Amino acid sequence: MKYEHYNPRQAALDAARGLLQNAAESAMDSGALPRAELPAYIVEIPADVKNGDVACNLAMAGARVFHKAPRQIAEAIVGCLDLAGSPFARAEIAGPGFIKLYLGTGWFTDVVRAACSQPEYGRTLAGAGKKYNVEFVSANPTGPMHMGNARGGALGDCLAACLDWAGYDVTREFYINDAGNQIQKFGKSLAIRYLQLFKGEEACPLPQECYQGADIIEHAKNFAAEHGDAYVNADFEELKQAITDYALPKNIEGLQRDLGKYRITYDVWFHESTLHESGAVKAVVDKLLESGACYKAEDGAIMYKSAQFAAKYGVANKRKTTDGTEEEAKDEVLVRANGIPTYFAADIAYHYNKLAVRGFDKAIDVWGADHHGHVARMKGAMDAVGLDGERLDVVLMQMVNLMRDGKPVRMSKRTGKAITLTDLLDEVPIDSARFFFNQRESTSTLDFDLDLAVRNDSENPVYYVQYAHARICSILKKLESEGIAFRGMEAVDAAVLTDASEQALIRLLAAFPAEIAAAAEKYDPARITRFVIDLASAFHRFYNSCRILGTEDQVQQGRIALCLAVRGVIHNVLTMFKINAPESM
RNA sequence: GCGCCCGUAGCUCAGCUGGAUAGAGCAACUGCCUUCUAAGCAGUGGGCCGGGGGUUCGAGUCCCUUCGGGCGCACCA
Repeated sequence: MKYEHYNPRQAALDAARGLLQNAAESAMDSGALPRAELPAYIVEIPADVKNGDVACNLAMAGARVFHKAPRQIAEAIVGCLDLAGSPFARAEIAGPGFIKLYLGTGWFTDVVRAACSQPEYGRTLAGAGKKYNVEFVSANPTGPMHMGNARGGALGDCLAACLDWAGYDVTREFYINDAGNQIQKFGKSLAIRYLQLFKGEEACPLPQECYQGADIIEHAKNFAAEHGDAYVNADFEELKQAITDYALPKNIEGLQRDLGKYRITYDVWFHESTLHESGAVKAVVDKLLESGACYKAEDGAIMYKSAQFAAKYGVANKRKTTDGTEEEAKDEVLVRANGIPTYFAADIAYHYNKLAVRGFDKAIDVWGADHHGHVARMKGAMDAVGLDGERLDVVLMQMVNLMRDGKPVRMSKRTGKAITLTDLLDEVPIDSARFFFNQRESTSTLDFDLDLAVRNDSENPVYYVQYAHARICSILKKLESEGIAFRGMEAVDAAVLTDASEQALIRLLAAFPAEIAAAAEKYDPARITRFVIDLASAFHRFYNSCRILGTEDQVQQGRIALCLAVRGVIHNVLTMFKINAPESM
């Protein structure tokens, strides 16, 4: 297939770089330029079309090595440019010495032909052969999911989609924290709520540190309905175990169900408990003891010299105390004196499992920004166990502010009024939620406008994009009913698509594969959201200035191809992000 | 005190490894439907890019510093 995995924007940039380099070499061969090593220079697509389709700063960057004025250098290079057989039609020099290259119509024709004929236009092989694991949400199974999980879900799932489209072999994974402290706390909370049903609240008060939520009471009631008072006089640990075994799977199923509703399905649900049961946690701690990264403290706890490994990832291994003196960073506990490993120990074993046991080239974790303090030591720990910490990438995601009437809706876990993922999805359409959470880069806090998310008009960007899709479907139906057929990509010649709106549309279409590749590389699916808004906007503009019905045949064929291409790209983006692409609205 | 993120138009935000006159949406005002979806489009106004230094042909972008906001600095996860 001629256009499979075609990336026209990248192709143009690569071609330009090659041409300019050759031209500079021949300029030096001919003596037009003195012999020198080429400086670092950029080849880019200028924001403004007036500045060329591709622009290069080689002449300016080379002023020093060539000992010449930038414009003279540019003239020498342009004089040696051989554009024959390239996507470019002509070159110009502008401003202080920019070399501008203009694409020929052949390239535009290629773009339209590729985009209208390839069902998966946008897919590239940028990441071919690489196995990536994307772990996201990984909410504690002890309670409902919050807004951070909602954002993390949309972000992680769409990031995984971008990676997939960029050619990576992607595994979506959820890490279930079904062991350790919080499960103990969960069991204790449940057990006390159960006992309260028989003995009254006064007799067994729920400690402050326990989970206070209504869901815990609900589980206790259901457990009591099944088992009656059988456990009232049982050993507390036995009760805890029984009621945990009863409630935990229900909570995990609940997570799966809620995330499923949110259109997220995972390839792997990884249980933390398996790491403890298989001895993987112990093994990794032993490994660290052997290498000397860990040691036994006097009280019997196993300590890890975190700072010396984390330093490489930007954590100071000394800290100033209040009196201004420096002290060494504290070592961290991996196994408590009572023999119970900390979460950190399990987490090291877990990431060791991803990178070493399962052999992922990269483990990408999506975390809330409140966990950022954990990043450097986690990466450092990968070095400490003999892996490369650079193979673990953490996407830190800033907080979400829910906004209503322009004011933040406060969420408070303590008051039990925290807005959960399911609350959100009861209020706003899933299409909106998934779209809105991917409108901002993960590094920015996100204001989620609840009023906007439920609106059924063009101010809501999801509707704006979906409307463009529906509009195109409607146009195509109309054409069909008029007996006008598209004769296939061979009928497309971009030379007749001369309107500014057509040119702009083609440029955007050309950028799509590179945008996905960039989203994958930068772990930033939000740029695809912005891209598809721009594309929808460019289409509406085209629609308003160019008619399809009643135009000359060649132009008409080209415009139909544009419609098909835009419909395809919008469809691909929405489908990637699991948002509906309606055919009529 | 230390660390991470943010600061760009009235509001919400783009601005790619430094590039040419800093962009979009919303809000305000003015236009465009007997013709393919007006849930759309076009136009107008609106900016010491938080402040101050520095690096260079060139800084919203890089470095230093300072101010403001958010989030962390546990034998919690």
